[in-house]
Amino acid sequence: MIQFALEKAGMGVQTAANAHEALLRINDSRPDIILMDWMMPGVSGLELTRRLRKDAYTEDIPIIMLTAKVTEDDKVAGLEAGTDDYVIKPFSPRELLARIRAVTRRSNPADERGRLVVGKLTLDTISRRILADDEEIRVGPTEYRLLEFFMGHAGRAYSRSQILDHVWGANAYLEERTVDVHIRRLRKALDPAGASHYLQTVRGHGYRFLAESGP
Amino acid sequence: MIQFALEKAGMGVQTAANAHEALLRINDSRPDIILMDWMMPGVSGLELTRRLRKDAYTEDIPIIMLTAKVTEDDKVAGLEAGTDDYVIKPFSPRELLARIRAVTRRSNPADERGRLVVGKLTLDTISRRILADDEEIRVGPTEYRLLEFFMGHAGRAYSRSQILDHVWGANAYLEERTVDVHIRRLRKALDPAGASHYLQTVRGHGYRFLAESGP
DNA sequence: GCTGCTTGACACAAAACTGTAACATCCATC
DNA sequence: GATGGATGTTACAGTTTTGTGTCAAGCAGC
Repeated sequence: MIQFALEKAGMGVQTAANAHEALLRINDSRPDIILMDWMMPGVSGLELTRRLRKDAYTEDIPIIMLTAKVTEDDKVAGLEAGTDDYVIKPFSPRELLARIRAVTRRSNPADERGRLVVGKLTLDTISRRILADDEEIRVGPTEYRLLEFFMGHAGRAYSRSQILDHVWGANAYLEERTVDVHIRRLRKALDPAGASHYLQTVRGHGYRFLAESGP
Repeated sequence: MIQFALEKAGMGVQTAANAHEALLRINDSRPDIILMDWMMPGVSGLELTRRLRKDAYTEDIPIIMLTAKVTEDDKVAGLEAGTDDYVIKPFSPRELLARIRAVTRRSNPADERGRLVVGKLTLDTISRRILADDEEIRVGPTEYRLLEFFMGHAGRAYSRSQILDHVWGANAYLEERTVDVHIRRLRKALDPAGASHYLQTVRGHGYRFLAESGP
């Protein structure tokens, strides 16, 4: 039910039945936010939170705990472990959405302005256009999403499978090499503006969008 | 003090001492934005927000809440009720202006004569006429509303379903492709005046109304 | 009821996009 | 500098998306 509500609100959702499965998914495709039930079979929500906070790769991901009831002690324990917010069951999808927005706004003010700027490149999410030095660059829908993803996560390297998950969605079954082709198309589109060097190859791993300029 | 700062920035300001008075003024002259104190005598800011959101006439007016302090719970409650942003006291006029601009950026209001101008196109909302270089362009009612919407939100890209919501109303159940047909009709009407290029296709997403940045 | 206009839907055409495979090139390692 | 794996590049066929002409139904005014 939650998944349905969130997807209707335009979010991509992945689910896991337990902490172990969750860790796999989280490491595979770093999500923007994690909703976690306090009560899980095996490793508890509290314990999973602690582990996520220890790892540099996941420590910044906001966590919202879903719980049937929360005592004052639980709350303190959760906050200490690194939970960002609680939602107490039963809750409306509306409430959950509000909390998610509140938490993600706090942690990611990047898209507040509707613009992503890296070097000479500007991606205007409002008009859905890409500008390089005020020149519009035209790309296909997939290349647009790819660039949006990279500019929103500049500096970080991603494997092809992570890129597939983030840009195509978790349930797309494609050849990994397809990523290469779209990277190539994006580079080609950015090249006339002298901006193709932002897309770097990380050999043996995948790709990265570089924040600094310089050819 | 706020009034003074806003008027100096070229905005027209009306004030109200309480929620009741505010409702009267808002219904009298639909403002472009509402600044509201959380703490008001009688009806609270939260409650007033909810009422404004219920009424179709006022539901689209952006609301910024001025507040002495805001807890996470307040924030969630406000977001749920339909607040667009918060400004926490004390704040500088500069900050307030920035927030106002951020929130109102999404629509281009008609000028005092009720006219919307984008490029060579002028839409006169009072006489309900469309002019291109002083030549009148005749279109059907739906195409008029479509153009009014686009000119009021120039530069932004909209999906077909968003366009349906805004131009036909939220409870119209139509084929998404119907938007295409009306876009086509509007383009056809604008073409003799050499203005059809303002209506741009955003592949994989929808449409956008945009004047070229060129000379 | 007739008339002219508008509207939404549909079908087909045209254009754009997508994923894959095949071949070329690069690179680290021996 | 040879080799095998990884990445870059290109072509292409299938698919998706959008453009456009047409039509039946609805509606207002007569």
